[in-house]
Amino acid sequence: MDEITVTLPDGSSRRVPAGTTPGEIAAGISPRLAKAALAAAVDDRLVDLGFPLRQDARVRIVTPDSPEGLHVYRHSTAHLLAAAVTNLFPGAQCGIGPATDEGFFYDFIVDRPFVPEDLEAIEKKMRELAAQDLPYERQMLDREEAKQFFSGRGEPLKVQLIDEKTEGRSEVSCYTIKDRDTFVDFCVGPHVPSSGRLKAFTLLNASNAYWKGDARNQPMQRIYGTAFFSDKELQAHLQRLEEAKKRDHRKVGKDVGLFTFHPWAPGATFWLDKGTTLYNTLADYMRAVLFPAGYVELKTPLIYNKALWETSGHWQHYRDNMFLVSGRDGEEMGVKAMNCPGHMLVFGSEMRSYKDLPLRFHEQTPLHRNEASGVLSGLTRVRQFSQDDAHCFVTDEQIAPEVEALLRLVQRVYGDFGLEYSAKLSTRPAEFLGEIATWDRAEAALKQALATSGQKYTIDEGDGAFYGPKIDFDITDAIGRKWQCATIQLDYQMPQRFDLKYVGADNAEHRPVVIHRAIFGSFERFIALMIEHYAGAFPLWLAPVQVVVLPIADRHLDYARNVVQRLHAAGLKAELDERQEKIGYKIREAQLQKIPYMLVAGDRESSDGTVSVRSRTGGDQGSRMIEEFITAALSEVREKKAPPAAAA
RNA sequence: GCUGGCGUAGCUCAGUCCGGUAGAGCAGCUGAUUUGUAAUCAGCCGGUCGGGGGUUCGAAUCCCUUCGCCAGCUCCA
Repeated sequence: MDEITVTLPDGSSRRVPAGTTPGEIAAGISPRLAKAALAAAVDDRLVDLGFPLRQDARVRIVTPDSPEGLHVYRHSTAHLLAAAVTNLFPGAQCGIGPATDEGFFYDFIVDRPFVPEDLEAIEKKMRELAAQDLPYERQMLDREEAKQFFSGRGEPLKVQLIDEKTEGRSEVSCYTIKDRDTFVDFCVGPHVPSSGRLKAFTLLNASNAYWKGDARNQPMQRIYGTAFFSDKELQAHLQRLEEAKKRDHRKVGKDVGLFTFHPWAPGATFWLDKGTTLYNTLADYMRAVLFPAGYVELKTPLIYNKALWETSGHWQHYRDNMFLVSGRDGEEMGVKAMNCPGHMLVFGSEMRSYKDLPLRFHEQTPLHRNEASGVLSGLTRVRQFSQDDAHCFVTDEQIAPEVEALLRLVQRVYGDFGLEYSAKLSTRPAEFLGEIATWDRAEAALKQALATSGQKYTIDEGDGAFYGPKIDFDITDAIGRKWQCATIQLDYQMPQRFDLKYVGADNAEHRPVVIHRAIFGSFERFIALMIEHYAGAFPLWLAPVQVVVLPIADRHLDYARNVVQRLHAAGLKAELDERQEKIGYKIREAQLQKIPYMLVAGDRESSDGTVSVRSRTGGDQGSRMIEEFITAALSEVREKKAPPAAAA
């Protein structure tokens, strides 16, 4: 019999008969590895453990520890879901069922939407199928026969998939799970060897989706679930979801009185007093950061004549997302959805010299985007919002240093907020405007800036905007979720559309390049992130109420008022709780409002000019002189100290 | 925008399946209590059951429609 050579990841190699499978190789290495094995990578291609090796190859066994392990495992769980659904709902048609970052889903066409009881029944059936340890058998079927097979089974979507995905091939790969009803799916795999491997999974919810994600296509019912290698991991994940629910900014924002909404202004925030304070703290912080970085702040119009939007191109491409209004004499106007066109007008309003560049316009005025009703959600998707927006007008040569400065700015701001983040460079998309050479120069400049500043990043090929490449930043919050906030986008188109020029050192006219950039992204979304990151328990420098003074009895009111005055005079945001309640009650309320410091004032304190300090996180801190507390609090504000692990 | 779910007092929710004229806790108000580190006691007030239309002797409950919210789809700061 022919022998082949397989090379293992540790560099060792062994001779085995042709036709040997990765599963057998794993068993030959150790029983433990065989038990852990889920699939294999043969010359970097993922295959089943039962895949017969016909030629020399590099073989790596995929286990739960492999990067692809969880993905394969979840994909197999999705198949189990489909097997259970076809078993319980005869006539159900299957769409696609991939693994995702968080779990998996599978789309079906069924007579009626799934209800929670259905999910329970389906999950129960999945457990039965898992308990039976049914093999996942892979077969190569003749392409035409496979199409006929699926067609005969009433699975036209699978036929369509085969048509689209395997054009020109004679055989297609299918997987079978043999229960009483045999479930067959068209799928490249790989899969776990048998359903008994699937231990910890659960279905989460059902909702609607469309075939290929296109609303013009047939509606389908999607079931979401997630799976982990162990029950412990699954429980931890479910706990994270619970935790996320507890921190939901919509709930916390209501509980601590930051903002509200009204049906008559869908997607537009009513910032309450505390929310406004928090908002202003962020807005002022950003001004304080940007001013020394060479930015000037503008306030430009909210409503423009259609001519502006035609010039910028938004009228042609973005009108559906804009609020349109008519002027007194019937002229068509658009409420601004972004600041850039206005900033172009400001740039063009004067003669500009190369000596003026970089010219940096910052603006925080509100923007309106007429978002589809179905996408609105809390503060993260709204119709009215403000950005910490700015446009930097630069020369070609200034791109790299300017971007470098921006990277430092992002680093500094996120550092102040104690946020972890990652950067992503998006390059020229398939459809783009301008010259390839310009794009290449721009991308090179961005890469250079990233390298110089030591910023680690990933590359997303072809994901740039049509007008220029960009760098996006993802923040990871306290419970591991990602939020896209900051962005740095190069734009060659807008200056051209507005025919912007500056006079160069050569006394000739040149076209500036514009860098669109935001660090918070939008105040609304960033505040949502802050709320969920800190679970509403803000660090002192952000807290809308920093200190509450709690008199023990009415006779301490005068003293307490005096304390509050001194706190206010020192610039601290302080309130007085003068209700006739017991101290325990007032403390409980202050804790629930997540106020960082509670100052108790009773007989002892009023007689010796102290306050009894209680911190939200550390409890009773004993008594201190008022000035002493103020000094410590002010320095905590200055240091922007983050509280110890935010508790929900 | 599309699909599904939900909408009852300021908040959290019961009542909806099976139609008989709305209920609890918290909050608020009033009174008593003057209180030492996460809920003092008592009383009271509070709802065109999201809006509109229909079926019915009778609708929170059934039907239609509309608005909003939620989960997704698509889109995005």
